[in-house]
Amino acid sequence: MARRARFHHGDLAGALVRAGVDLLAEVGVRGFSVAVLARRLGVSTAAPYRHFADRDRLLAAVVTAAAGELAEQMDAAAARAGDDPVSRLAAAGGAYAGFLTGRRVGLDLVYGAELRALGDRDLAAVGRRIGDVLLTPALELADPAAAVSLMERVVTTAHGYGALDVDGFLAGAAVGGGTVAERAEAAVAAVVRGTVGTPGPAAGGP
Amino acid sequence: MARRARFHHGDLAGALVRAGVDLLAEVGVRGFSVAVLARRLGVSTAAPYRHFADRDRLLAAVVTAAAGELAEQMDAAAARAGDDPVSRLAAAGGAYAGFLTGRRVGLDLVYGAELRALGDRDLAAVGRRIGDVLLTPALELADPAAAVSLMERVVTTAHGYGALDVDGFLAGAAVGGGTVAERAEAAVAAVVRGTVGTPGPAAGGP
DNA sequence: GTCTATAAATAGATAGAC
DNA sequence: GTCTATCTATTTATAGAC
Repeated sequence: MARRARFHHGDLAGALVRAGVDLLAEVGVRGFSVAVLARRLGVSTAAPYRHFADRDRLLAAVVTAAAGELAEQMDAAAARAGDDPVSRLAAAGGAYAGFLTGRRVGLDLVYGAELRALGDRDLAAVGRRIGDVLLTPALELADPAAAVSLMERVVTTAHGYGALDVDGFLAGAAVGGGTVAERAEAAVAAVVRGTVGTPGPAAGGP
Repeated sequence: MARRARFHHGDLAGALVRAGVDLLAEVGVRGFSVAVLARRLGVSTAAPYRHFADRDRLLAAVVTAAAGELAEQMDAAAARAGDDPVSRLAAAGGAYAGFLTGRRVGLDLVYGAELRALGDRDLAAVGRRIGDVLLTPALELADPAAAVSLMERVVTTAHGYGALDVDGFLAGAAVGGGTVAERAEAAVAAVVRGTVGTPGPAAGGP
């Protein structure tokens, strides 16, 4: 023991992905670097290239892993929200915003130009999984064509909350009280109501 | 004439800002580089440092200029939308999303950590200007506390459309038909309606 | 599987000449 | 005001030793 951790336990690939998810959460894509990651794990900067062809392949694996967690969290949030499709969409949107805030991974990375060119199947699959979490409740509220448009509104609203929070815009302002994820959830509920024509809690007829 | 454009007309600072806005629109903050900018203008990579202390000061000037255009376009769009505050908010949001798509400058950059540390007054001022465009119509729809929350929903929704479009997510999908800016405008109208309780065009009524 | 060493780019920034 | 030259720091990626 005390082997110095210099040559790795045989799963450097896995360790790179796990540490990569953390690094990405801390510094964002902009600061994501193979060299930094290697240093953190105490291996040489050359070692990662035994497991990933280049920086983008490694990044794709990291994003795929993180986006998988995102899909799970959205799914879990939707499930907790019960049967009402509006609540399910709102909960999933809140989870999306919260995840983006904390982990800095969202559909921007999953579908972004940087990784799309790779044609990674797993990455594409996880992107679809995220969409499916929203599609199911959306289809309970609208016909297929309108459901896609509704999904778009849900995801853009949630993404806007998460993205602007990452960049510090929503930071100090506890605007309506509540966390960013909670405010995002409420905003998604509002956009869904405004889309399908359901009166909101603040108004609507007797 | 044919002076080679080697030593500049006396307004390298201005030229750097103008060309910087274009560069930023093309490559985003990630690719924004003083060296590239200098090369584009045909000056040495050292020349910009006679006018700006460092990369971030130059970037701040570029973002300030672009955000000024953004505020103008939002203001103009709101003015064209007439008197209805919902329409004004929606138009301003659509303009925001369109600008973000085309120029890659939004509140993420204006309030982002990268530039906030500089404490640039002009940048802060233009940020407030953008907020004011939305605050005025929001105050016609809600009391001050709720108006701030409404603004937050408007800007996050618009930002989400612009940001995901920049990253290619909304690219091919002419979901409901119409441009991203038009879809953002409709989504903002929906979130406003869902927030203030006005029934949407698809429902409500007798 | 990992390391050392190194190549090749690129960027930010400074010193001093003109 | 701008240029040439240079320094420093970083990164991605490869070659070959162990």
